[in-house]
Amino acid sequence: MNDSRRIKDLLYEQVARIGKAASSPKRLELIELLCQGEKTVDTLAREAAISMKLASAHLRELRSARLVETEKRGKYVIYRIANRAVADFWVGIRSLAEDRLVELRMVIEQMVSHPKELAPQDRDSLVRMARKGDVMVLDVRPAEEFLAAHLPFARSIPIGELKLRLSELPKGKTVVAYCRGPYCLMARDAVELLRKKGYEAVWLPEGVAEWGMVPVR
Amino acid sequence: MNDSRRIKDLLYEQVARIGKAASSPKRLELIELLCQGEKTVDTLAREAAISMKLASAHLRELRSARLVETEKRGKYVIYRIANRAVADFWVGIRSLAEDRLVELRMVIEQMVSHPKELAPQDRDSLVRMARKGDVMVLDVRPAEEFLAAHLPFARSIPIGELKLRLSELPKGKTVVAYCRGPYCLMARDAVELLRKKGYEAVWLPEGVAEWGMVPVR
DNA sequence: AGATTAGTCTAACGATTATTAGATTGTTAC
DNA sequence: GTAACAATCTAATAATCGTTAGACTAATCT
Repeated sequence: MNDSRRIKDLLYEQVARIGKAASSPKRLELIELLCQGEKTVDTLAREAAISMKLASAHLRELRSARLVETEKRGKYVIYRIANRAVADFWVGIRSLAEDRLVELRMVIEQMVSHPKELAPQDRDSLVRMARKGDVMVLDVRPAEEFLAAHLPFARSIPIGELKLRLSELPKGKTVVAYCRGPYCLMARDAVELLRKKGYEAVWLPEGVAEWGMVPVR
Repeated sequence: MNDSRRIKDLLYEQVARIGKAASSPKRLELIELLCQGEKTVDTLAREAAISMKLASAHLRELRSARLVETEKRGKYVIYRIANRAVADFWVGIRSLAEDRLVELRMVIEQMVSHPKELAPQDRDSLVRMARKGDVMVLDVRPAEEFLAAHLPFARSIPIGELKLRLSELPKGKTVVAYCRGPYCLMARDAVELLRKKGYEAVWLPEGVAEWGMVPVR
């Protein structure tokens, strides 16, 4: 084995550390959750539906690949994404997966039962309409995530409070609901509820990560 | 376990297939090689310095993640990258790794012994100078890779033939040598040789993948 | 036809990884 | 002080992965 070969092997080995971090479904889910804002271990565990021990182990892996950072605050340990590049990577690997894997596209189709309930994907015109008040952009994520970052002109009503706060919504306008991104089903469920109650609602299957508005630092 | 959870798990599981494919150093090296153009299994094995059996096993993994495609031509099986998005993913994960991992930056620094031997990274002005003939862009990869795709105005002299074909190079002009990308050391070695022989040569640590010129189909 | 070459499949080994349980360390609340 | 909580560490298990060897297929060469 010559010298160049040894150096090369070292290089690819380092890049593979990132790939390895991204090779577990739960770790990817944790990255997406952290794209919404910093969170404690047990918040992450609850939202990813795993035990705290397992969450802690996965977060340890993500930290050793330097994709997330931690800070101790009182008795809590707060995890956050290292920087914007990590969020872009998540959006990128997901889009490659959707491009290459038919199986994934099939699961997504199964998810979106009625294509008419989807918001048009043109960001500029959505922002223009929201500014003028022609539509209402509704953020149904937990309040802390809304505070960390949200889409322009969005209003916050967490999905759990939606049923009780229907009066805050305009009957005439279209409500554009969004949450953590295309793999998060809160907004989809919100749209279903709103339509049942007679509102005109569509699902925007994007979030702050897709819009490049991830909160960091 | 509820229904949404099951769907979510399926989604992240699919994306993780891409991450898993990218979690092995040798697989990443194979992807980079395939970014230079289609290749047979034993060419890939030779260039990645592994056995054909191992190459075949890794390629099988890459194919099951739908990142590469195959075609049988006579007694050879030809592998190629599925599309441009795969090359972009490789460039992307590498750049994230360089951003996040100090260890990787340290290996790279060790590689570039003399920073003066590096070409300036402004693509537009490099192309302009090459068009006017102020510099000579030299592709030192194997001839087939040059044929599959190359940087604008580049000339091909494979690294192995360089010593015998020095007369084809201009003494007065700067030679800008490139190869497969920053982790390929052929161009670096070429620059070292040329400088010893009295030529003015610099290393462009980029290739067709970085320039978005990957050959596909 | 027989020999050669390219490549895959299967099985098997050891080395990693995922996950869980149990013990442990800090921190806060009382 | 003690109790409760957040989180990690260690150890142990089962599951998966990387790698190699051996048998096998399919195409080419003579």
